[in-house]
Amino acid sequence: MRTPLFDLDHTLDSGQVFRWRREGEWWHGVVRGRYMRLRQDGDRLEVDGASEDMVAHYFRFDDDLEEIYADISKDERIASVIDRFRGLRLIRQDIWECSASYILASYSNVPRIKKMIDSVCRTYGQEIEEGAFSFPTPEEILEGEADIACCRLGYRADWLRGYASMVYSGEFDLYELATKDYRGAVEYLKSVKGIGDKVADCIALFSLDHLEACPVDVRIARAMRDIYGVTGSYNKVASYARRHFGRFAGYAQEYLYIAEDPSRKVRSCSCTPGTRSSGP
DNA sequence: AACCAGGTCTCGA
DNA sequence: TCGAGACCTGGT
Repeated sequence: MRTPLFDLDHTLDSGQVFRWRREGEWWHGVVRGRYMRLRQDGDRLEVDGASEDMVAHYFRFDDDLEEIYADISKDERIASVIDRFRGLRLIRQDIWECSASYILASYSNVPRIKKMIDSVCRTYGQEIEEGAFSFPTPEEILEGEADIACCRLGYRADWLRGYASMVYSGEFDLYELATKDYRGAVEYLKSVKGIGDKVADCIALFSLDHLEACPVDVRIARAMRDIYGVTGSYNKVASYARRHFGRFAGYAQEYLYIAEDPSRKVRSCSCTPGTRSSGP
């Protein structure tokens, strides 16, 4: 299919989704229980295992990226980051998978998050293709309670089971969640053990279409301090970012996040002599 | 080998 | 309402 402005590598490598892996030029993943493969060549996207409509919805091709860039380019710094990662799009994730995944993501790092989620899928999900598992439903997680230890989730295991139980019983209603506005959704989400300000913002942004949500993790906090001189409590920094970047603040956040990736970070003048602190 | 990570919880002021 | 500590585990 032909795509609007889009960069598949930047999008799948930006740390918003955890279940894609690259093999050669193909990306492999499971979305809403379907195994799919993707390959990009210029503005052509080769899709295997899903309809074009589904792909367009998933990658938010309905977002006008140029309009969003124009809107969030409030200063030179963000403009240059956008320029570096042009085509990166937010992804429209499934609400249950996204929320459960970000509960596991707390106080960890992307490689480990991927492993935890992979092992949860292997332990509780269905094998839909050889080696490819679906993300388990709340019921599937509750059924195999005894196996949780082998997923190495640490203290997040109780949060995940508790959340699965709330969703399964109907105490927490994902359909009701989807009808709420940004503030209401965040407030509702925070009633779940394991979901605080940051995870609630991730869920709002990545699965509830609240593009003004601006999750502030360590990287974003660092960027906001270094670039804008903003520090302090979560809500102080996040609300500053929402005011500064406007209604698409979540997009600005994702570009700053990928730019702060330590493995991509351009090293500034480490070759300058005389600054090493070699021992006596 | 320390330090750190897509933070949250609890508790005390 | 806010700040301080504790916290499973594994990556770097």
